[in-house]
Amino acid sequence: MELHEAKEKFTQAWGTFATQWGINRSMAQVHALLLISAEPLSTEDVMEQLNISRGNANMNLRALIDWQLVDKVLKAGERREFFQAEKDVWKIATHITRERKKRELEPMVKLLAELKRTEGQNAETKAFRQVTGDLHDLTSRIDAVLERSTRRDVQWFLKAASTLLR
Amino acid sequence: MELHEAKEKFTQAWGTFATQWGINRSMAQVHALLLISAEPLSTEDVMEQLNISRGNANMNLRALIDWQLVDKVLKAGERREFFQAEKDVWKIATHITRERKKRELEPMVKLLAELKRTEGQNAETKAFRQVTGDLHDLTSRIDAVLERSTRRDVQWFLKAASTLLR
DNA sequence: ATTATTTTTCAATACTATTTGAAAGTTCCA
DNA sequence: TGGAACTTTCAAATAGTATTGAAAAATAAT
Repeated sequence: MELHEAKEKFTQAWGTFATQWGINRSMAQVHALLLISAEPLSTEDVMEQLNISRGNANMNLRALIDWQLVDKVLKAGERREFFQAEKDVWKIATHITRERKKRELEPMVKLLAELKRTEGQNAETKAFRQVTGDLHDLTSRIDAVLERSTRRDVQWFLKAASTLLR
Repeated sequence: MELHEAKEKFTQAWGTFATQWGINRSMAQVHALLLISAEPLSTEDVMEQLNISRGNANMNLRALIDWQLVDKVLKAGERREFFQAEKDVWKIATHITRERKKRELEPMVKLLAELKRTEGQNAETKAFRQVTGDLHDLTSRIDAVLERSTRRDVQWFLKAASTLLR
Protein backbone atom coordinates (compact mmCIF):
# COMPACT_ATOMS: atom_id res chain seq x y z
CA MET A 1 0.00 0.00 0.00
CA GLU A 2 1.18 3.47 -0.78
CA LEU A 3 1.77 5.97 2.03
CA HIS A 4 -0.83 8.46 0.97
CA GLU A 5 -3.51 5.82 0.79
CA ALA A 6 -2.42 4.30 4.10
CA LYS A 7 -2.57 7.68 5.85
CA GLU A 8 -6.03 8.29 4.45
CA LYS A 9 -7.22 4.90 5.67
CA PHE A 10 -5.76 5.44 9.09
CA THR A 11 -7.32 8.86 9.74
CA GLN A 12 -10.66 7.66 8.43
CA ALA A 13 -10.65 4.54 10.55
CA TRP A 14 -9.47 6.34 13.67
CA GLY A 15 -12.34 8.75 13.23
CA THR A 16 -14.86 5.98 12.85
CA PHE A 17 -13.67 4.01 15.85
CA ALA A 18 -13.63 7.13 17.94
CA THR A 19 -17.31 7.80 17.44
CA GLN A 20 -18.01 4.40 18.99
CA TRP A 21 -16.04 5.54 21.98
CA GLY A 22 -17.94 8.73 22.52
CA ILE A 23 -15.15 10.89 21.10
CA ASN A 24 -15.97 13.06 18.18
CA ARG A 25 -14.86 12.18 14.71
CA SER A 26 -12.89 15.36 13.99
CA MET A 27 -10.97 15.26 17.22
CA ALA A 28 -9.93 11.71 16.47
CA GLN A 29 -9.02 12.53 12.89
CA VAL A 30 -6.91 15.48 13.91
CA HIS A 31 -5.21 13.26 16.44
CA ALA A 32 -4.63 10.54 13.85
CA LEU A 33 -3.21 13.02 11.39
CA LEU A 34 -0.76 14.45 13.91
CA LEU A 35 0.19 10.97 15.07
CA ILE A 36 1.42 9.97 11.67
CA SER A 37 2.99 13.26 10.67
CA ALA A 38 6.75 13.33 10.97
CA GLU A 39 6.75 17.12 11.35
CA PRO A 40 4.52 19.35 13.51
CA LEU A 41 1.59 20.81 11.56
CA SER A 42 -0.03 24.22 11.57
CA THR A 43 -3.76 24.83 11.87
CA GLU A 44 -3.83 25.48 8.13
CA ASP A 45 -2.17 22.15 7.41
CA VAL A 46 -4.75 20.35 9.47
CA MET A 47 -7.60 22.20 7.79
CA GLU A 48 -6.32 21.34 4.36
CA GLN A 49 -5.39 17.74 4.94
CA LEU A 50 -8.67 16.85 6.62
CA ASN A 51 -10.92 19.26 4.77
CA ILE A 52 -12.35 20.81 7.90
CA SER A 53 -13.08 24.41 8.83
CA ARG A 54 -10.85 26.70 10.81
CA GLY A 55 -13.18 26.70 13.79
CA ASN A 56 -13.34 22.96 13.88
CA ALA A 57 -9.58 22.55 13.59
CA ASN A 58 -8.94 25.12 16.29
CA MET A 59 -11.44 23.69 18.75
CA ASN A 60 -10.20 20.13 18.41
CA LEU A 61 -6.54 21.05 18.59
CA ARG A 62 -7.32 22.78 21.90
CA ALA A 63 -9.21 19.74 23.13
CA LEU A 64 -6.30 17.46 22.25
CA ILE A 65 -3.92 19.73 24.13
CA ASP A 66 -6.29 19.56 27.06
CA TRP A 67 -6.16 15.77 26.96
CA GLN A 68 -2.36 16.02 26.79
CA LEU A 69 -2.31 14.11 23.55
CA VAL A 70 -0.90 17.03 21.59
CA ASP A 71 1.67 19.71 22.31
CA LYS A 72 1.97 23.16 20.91
CA VAL A 73 5.41 23.79 19.42
CA LEU A 74 6.93 27.02 18.27
CA LYS A 75 9.20 27.13 15.28
CA ALA A 76 12.00 29.67 15.27
CA GLY A 77 11.11 32.63 13.13
CA GLU A 78 7.55 31.44 12.62
CA ARG A 79 4.69 33.31 14.08
CA ARG A 80 2.12 30.55 13.69
CA GLU A 81 1.66 27.78 16.19
CA PHE A 82 2.48 24.23 15.24
CA PHE A 83 1.13 21.07 16.76
CA GLN A 84 2.76 17.77 17.48
CA ALA A 85 1.23 14.59 18.84
CA GLU A 86 2.65 12.53 21.64
CA LYS A 87 3.98 9.47 19.82
CA ASP A 88 4.52 7.12 22.72
CA VAL A 89 1.54 4.76 22.65
CA TRP A 90 1.84 4.07 26.36
CA LYS A 91 1.55 7.71 27.17
CA ILE A 92 -1.35 8.04 24.78
CA ALA A 93 -3.13 5.16 26.45
CA THR A 94 -2.41 6.56 29.89
CA HIS A 95 -3.67 10.03 29.09
CA ILE A 96 -6.84 8.75 27.49
CA THR A 97 -7.46 6.40 30.38
CA ARG A 98 -6.87 9.06 33.01
CA GLU A 99 -9.14 11.51 31.27
CA ARG A 100 -11.97 9.02 30.91
CA LYS A 101 -11.55 7.73 34.44
CA LYS A 102 -11.95 11.26 35.70
CA ARG A 103 -14.95 12.12 33.56
CA GLU A 104 -16.85 8.86 33.59
CA LEU A 105 -15.69 6.27 36.08
CA GLU A 106 -15.27 8.49 39.12
CA PRO A 107 -18.75 10.05 38.99
CA MET A 108 -20.23 6.57 38.52
CA VAL A 109 -18.41 5.18 41.55
CA LYS A 110 -19.55 8.12 43.59
CA LEU A 111 -23.19 7.68 42.62
CA LEU A 112 -23.13 3.94 43.29
CA ALA A 113 -21.63 4.49 46.73
CA GLU A 114 -24.61 6.63 47.52
CA LEU A 115 -27.26 4.39 45.96
CA LYS A 116 -26.11 1.21 47.63
CA ARG A 117 -27.04 2.78 50.96
CA THR A 118 -30.72 3.14 50.02
CA GLU A 119 -32.71 2.17 53.10
CA GLY A 120 -35.55 -0.33 53.40
CA GLN A 121 -36.11 -4.01 54.12
CA ASN A 122 -38.45 -5.26 51.39
CA ALA A 123 -37.26 -7.65 48.68
CA GLU A 124 -37.18 -4.97 46.02
CA THR A 125 -34.94 -2.66 48.01
CA LYS A 126 -32.67 -5.53 48.93
CA ALA A 127 -32.32 -6.48 45.26
CA PHE A 128 -31.53 -2.88 44.43
CA ARG A 129 -28.86 -2.69 47.11
CA GLN A 130 -27.39 -5.96 45.88
CA VAL A 131 -26.98 -4.80 42.28
CA THR A 132 -25.75 -1.31 43.07
CA GLY A 133 -23.42 -2.73 45.72
CA ASP A 134 -21.92 -5.26 43.30
CA LEU A 135 -21.47 -2.59 40.68
CA HIS A 136 -19.83 -0.35 43.22
CA ASP A 137 -17.36 -3.09 44.18
CA LEU A 138 -16.41 -3.69 40.58
CA THR A 139 -16.13 -0.09 39.48
CA SER A 140 -14.22 1.03 42.54
CA ARG A 141 -11.75 -1.81 42.10
CA ILE A 142 -11.19 -0.84 38.51
CA ASP A 143 -10.83 2.74 39.62
CA ALA A 144 -8.24 1.78 42.24
CA VAL A 145 -6.22 -0.22 39.74
CA LEU A 146 -6.23 2.58 37.19
CA GLU A 147 -5.28 5.07 39.86
CA ARG A 148 -2.27 3.19 41.06
CA SER A 149 -0.92 1.28 38.13
CA THR A 150 2.15 2.60 36.45
CA ARG A 151 3.42 2.09 32.98
CA ARG A 152 5.73 -0.62 34.18
CA ASP A 153 2.92 -2.52 35.92
CA VAL A 154 0.68 -2.47 32.90
CA GLN A 155 3.42 -3.48 30.53
CA TRP A 156 4.40 -6.29 32.83
CA PHE A 157 0.82 -7.41 33.18
CA LEU A 158 0.05 -7.41 29.48
CA LYS A 159 3.23 -9.29 28.71
CA ALA A 160 2.78 -11.83 31.48
CA ALA A 161 -0.89 -12.28 30.79
CA SER A 162 -0.53 -12.73 27.07
CA THR A 163 2.05 -15.47 27.52
CA LEU A 164 0.67 -17.13 30.64
CA LEU A 165 -2.96 -17.23 29.62
CA ARG A 166 -2.17 -18.81 26.34
CA MET B 1 -32.88 7.99 50.01
CA GLU B 2 -36.16 6.40 49.09
CA LEU B 3 -36.27 3.48 46.66
CA HIS B 4 -38.30 5.17 44.00
CA GLU B 5 -35.99 8.15 43.91
CA ALA B 6 -32.92 5.92 43.91
CA LYS B 7 -34.22 3.87 40.98
CA GLU B 8 -34.93 7.02 39.06
CA LYS B 9 -31.44 8.33 39.69
CA PHE B 10 -29.88 5.06 38.69
CA THR B 11 -31.68 4.70 35.34
CA GLN B 12 -31.02 8.33 34.52
CA ALA B 13 -27.34 8.13 35.36
CA TRP B 14 -26.85 4.83 33.57
CA GLY B 15 -28.38 6.39 30.48
CA THR B 16 -26.11 9.40 30.66
CA PHE B 17 -22.93 7.41 31.16
CA ALA B 18 -23.87 5.11 28.34
CA THR B 19 -24.00 7.92 25.81
CA GLN B 20 -20.38 8.69 26.63
CA TRP B 21 -19.60 5.10 25.76
CA GLY B 22 -21.27 5.10 22.39
CA ILE B 23 -24.28 3.15 23.63
CA ASN B 24 -27.63 4.73 23.21
CA ARG B 25 -29.46 6.24 26.12
CA SER B 26 -32.63 4.14 25.86
CA MET B 27 -30.78 0.87 25.60
CA ALA B 28 -28.88 1.72 28.75
CA GLN B 29 -31.99 2.86 30.57
CA VAL B 30 -33.88 -0.29 29.69
CA HIS B 31 -30.90 -2.26 30.91
CA ALA B 32 -30.73 -0.29 34.14
CA LEU B 33 -34.43 -0.73 34.76
CA LEU B 34 -34.28 -4.49 34.29
CA LEU B 35 -31.14 -4.70 36.40
CA ILE B 36 -32.87 -3.30 39.42
CA SER B 37 -36.23 -4.96 38.96
CA ALA B 38 -36.81 -7.94 41.22
CA GLU B 39 -39.31 -9.45 38.76
CA PRO B 40 -39.12 -9.80 34.97
CA LEU B 41 -40.93 -7.00 33.12
CA SER B 42 -43.09 -6.96 30.03
CA THR B 43 -42.63 -4.57 27.10
CA GLU B 44 -45.57 -2.56 28.45
CA ASP B 45 -43.92 -2.25 31.86
CA VAL B 46 -40.75 -0.94 30.29
CA MET B 47 -42.68 1.53 28.14
CA GLU B 48 -44.56 2.87 31.13
CA GLN B 49 -41.71 3.07 33.59
CA LEU B 50 -39.37 4.81 31.18
CA ASN B 51 -41.92 6.74 29.17
CA ILE B 52 -40.72 5.46 25.85
CA SER B 53 -42.57 4.22 22.78
CA ARG B 54 -43.36 0.64 21.92
CA GLY B 55 -40.97 0.64 18.98
CA ASN B 56 -38.15 1.97 21.07
CA ALA B 57 -38.74 -0.52 23.88
CA ASN B 58 -38.93 -3.40 21.47
CA MET B 59 -35.80 -2.49 19.55
CA ASN B 60 -33.68 -2.02 22.63
CA LEU B 61 -34.90 -5.16 24.37
CA ARG B 62 -33.84 -7.09 21.26
CA ALA B 63 -30.46 -5.37 21.27
CA LEU B 64 -29.93 -6.25 24.92
CA ILE B 65 -30.80 -9.88 24.22
CA ASP B 66 -28.30 -9.77 21.40
CA TRP B 67 -25.63 -8.53 23.80
CA GLN B 68 -26.63 -11.34 26.17
CA LEU B 69 -27.40 -8.84 28.89
CA VAL B 70 -31.08 -9.72 29.00
CA ASP B 71 -33.05 -12.97 28.72
CA LYS B 72 -36.55 -13.53 27.51
CA VAL B 73 -38.62 -15.41 30.07
CA LEU B 74 -42.03 -16.96 29.63
CA LYS B 75 -44.52 -16.92 32.45
CA ALA B 76 -46.91 -19.85 32.73
CA GLY B 77 -50.31 -18.96 31.35
CA GLU B 78 -49.09 -15.61 29.99
CA ARG B 79 -48.90 -14.97 26.33
CA ARG B 80 -46.67 -11.91 26.55
CA GLU B 81 -42.93 -12.10 26.77
CA PHE B 82 -41.13 -10.96 29.90
CA PHE B 83 -37.58 -9.78 30.20
CA GLN B 84 -35.02 -10.29 32.87
CA ALA B 85 -31.51 -8.88 33.14
CA GLU B 86 -28.44 -10.87 33.95
CA LYS B 87 -27.64 -9.75 37.52
CA ASP B 88 -24.11 -11.09 37.87
CA VAL B 89 -21.88 -8.05 37.38
CA TRP B 90 -18.99 -10.20 36.21
CA LYS B 91 -21.09 -11.70 33.48
CA ILE B 92 -22.34 -8.26 32.55
CA ALA B 93 -18.79 -6.96 32.31
CA THR B 94 -17.70 -9.99 30.31
CA HIS B 95 -20.52 -9.75 27.81
CA ILE B 96 -20.05 -6.05 27.27
CA THR B 97 -16.31 -6.51 26.90
CA ARG B 98 -16.68 -9.38 24.44
CA GLU B 99 -19.17 -7.50 22.35
CA ARG B 100 -17.04 -4.36 22.16
CA LYS B 101 -13.88 -6.33 21.51
CA LYS B 102 -15.59 -7.96 18.57
CA ARG B 103 -17.03 -4.77 17.15
CA GLU B 104 -14.25 -2.32 17.83
CA LEU B 105 -10.95 -3.80 18.89
CA GLU B 106 -10.70 -6.64 16.40
CA PRO B 107 -11.30 -4.54 13.27
CA MET B 108 -8.77 -2.01 14.59
CA VAL B 109 -6.11 -4.68 15.13
CA LYS B 110 -6.74 -6.04 11.68
CA LEU B 111 -6.37 -2.65 10.04
CA LEU B 112 -3.19 -1.84 11.94
CA ALA B 113 -1.65 -5.16 10.96
CA GLU B 114 -2.15 -4.15 7.37
CA LEU B 115 -1.02 -0.55 7.71
CA LYS B 116 2.21 -1.31 9.51
CA ARG B 117 3.37 -3.11 6.40
CA THR B 118 3.20 0.01 4.25
CA GLU B 119 6.27 0.00 2.06
CA GLY B 120 8.83 2.73 1.54
CA GLN B 121 12.11 3.97 2.97
CA ASN B 122 11.68 7.72 3.47
CA ALA B 123 11.44 9.25 6.94
CA GLU B 124 7.74 9.84 6.67
CA THR B 125 6.92 6.25 5.84
CA LYS B 126 9.21 5.03 8.58
CA ALA B 127 7.46 7.23 11.12
CA PHE B 128 4.12 5.92 9.92
CA ARG B 129 5.23 2.33 10.28
CA GLN B 130 6.57 3.07 13.74
CA VAL B 131 3.30 4.50 15.05
CA THR B 132 1.01 1.97 13.43
CA GLY B 133 3.34 -0.82 14.52
CA ASP B 134 3.37 0.35 18.14
CA LEU B 135 -0.39 0.67 18.12
CA HIS B 136 -0.68 -2.78 16.65
CA ASP B 137 1.48 -4.25 19.41
CA LEU B 138 -0.58 -2.62 22.10
CA THR B 139 -4.00 -3.37 20.70
CA SER B 140 -3.22 -6.95 19.80
CA ARG B 141 -1.86 -7.58 23.28
CA ILE B 142 -4.99 -6.20 24.82
CA ASP B 143 -6.98 -8.30 22.41
CA ALA B 144 -5.07 -11.43 23.40
CA VAL B 145 -5.59 -10.78 27.09
CA LEU B 146 -9.31 -10.20 26.66
CA GLU B 147 -9.59 -13.28 24.52
CA ARG B 148 -8.00 -15.58 27.00
CA SER B 149 -8.74 -14.21 30.41
CA THR B 150 -11.40 -15.92 32.42
CA ARG B 151 -13.53 -14.63 35.22
CA ARG B 152 -11.16 -16.14 37.75
CA ASP B 153 -8.14 -14.44 36.19
CA VAL B 154 -9.73 -11.04 36.15
CA GLN B 155 -11.04 -11.30 39.68
CA TRP B 156 -7.63 -12.43 40.83
CA PHE B 157 -5.94 -9.62 38.97
CA LEU B 158 -8.20 -6.88 40.26
CA LYS B 159 -7.89 -8.14 43.80
CA ALA B 160 -4.12 -8.59 43.65
CA ALA B 161 -3.55 -5.34 41.86
CA SER B 162 -5.69 -3.26 44.14
CA THR B 163 -3.83 -4.51 47.20
CA LEU B 164 -0.33 -4.80 45.76
CA LEU B 165 -0.22 -1.49 43.97
CA ARG B 166 -1.30 0.40 47.02
C1' DA C 1 -61.00 -19.74 9.35
C1' DT C 2 -61.69 -15.80 12.05
C1' DT C 3 -60.51 -12.86 15.56
C1' DA C 4 -57.74 -11.06 19.37
C1' DT C 5 -53.37 -10.24 21.09
C1' DT C 6 -48.66 -9.32 20.77
C1' DT C 7 -44.48 -8.21 18.24
C1' DT C 8 -41.97 -6.06 14.56
C1' DT C 9 -41.06 -2.74 11.09
C1' DC C 10 -40.13 1.63 9.16
C1' DA C 11 -41.13 6.29 7.23
C1' DA C 12 -41.72 10.50 9.39
C1' DT C 13 -40.29 13.41 13.06
C1' DA C 14 -37.78 15.12 16.85
C1' DC C 15 -33.65 15.69 19.02
C1' DT C 16 -28.50 16.15 19.67
C1' DA C 17 -24.09 16.93 18.27
C1' DT C 18 -20.96 18.71 15.08
C1' DT C 19 -19.33 21.91 11.79
C1' DT C 20 -19.09 26.09 9.42
C1' DG C 21 -17.54 30.68 8.51
C1' DA C 22 -17.57 35.28 9.29
C1' DA C 23 -16.77 38.59 12.83
C1' DA C 24 -14.33 39.79 16.90
C1' DG C 25 -10.26 39.38 19.43
C1' DT C 26 -5.30 39.06 20.04
C1' DT C 27 -0.49 39.48 19.11
C1' DC C 28 3.38 41.10 16.91
C1' DC C 29 5.95 44.00 13.84
C1' DA C 30 7.13 48.27 11.15
C1' DT D 1 -0.25 53.68 16.28
C1' DG D 2 -1.79 51.12 12.35
C1' DG D 3 -2.35 47.12 10.32
C1' DA D 4 -1.13 42.38 8.89
C1' DA D 5 -1.07 37.73 10.64
C1' DC D 6 -2.97 34.66 13.26
C1' DT D 7 -6.40 32.71 16.83
C1' DT D 8 -10.76 32.40 19.06
C1' DT D 9 -15.65 32.65 19.44
C1' DC D 10 -20.33 31.61 18.57
C1' DA D 11 -24.88 31.85 16.18
C1' DA D 12 -26.65 29.55 12.41
C1' DA D 13 -26.63 25.63 9.35
C1' DT D 14 -25.93 20.89 8.69
C1' DA D 15 -25.43 16.27 9.62
C1' DG D 16 -26.16 12.39 12.41
C1' DT D 17 -28.93 9.58 15.69
C1' DA D 18 -32.74 8.25 18.24
C1' DT D 19 -37.70 8.00 18.84
C1' DT D 20 -42.37 7.77 17.70
C1' DG D 21 -46.55 5.62 16.40
C1' DA D 22 -49.38 3.59 13.30
C1' DA D 23 -49.56 -0.14 10.05
C1' DA D 24 -48.11 -4.74 8.90
C1' DA D 25 -46.76 -9.15 10.30
C1' DA D 26 -46.73 -12.87 13.32
C1' DT D 27 -48.70 -15.76 16.74
C1' DA D 28 -52.12 -17.90 19.54
C1' DA D 29 -56.82 -18.78 20.95
C1' DT D 30 -61.63 -19.85 19.71
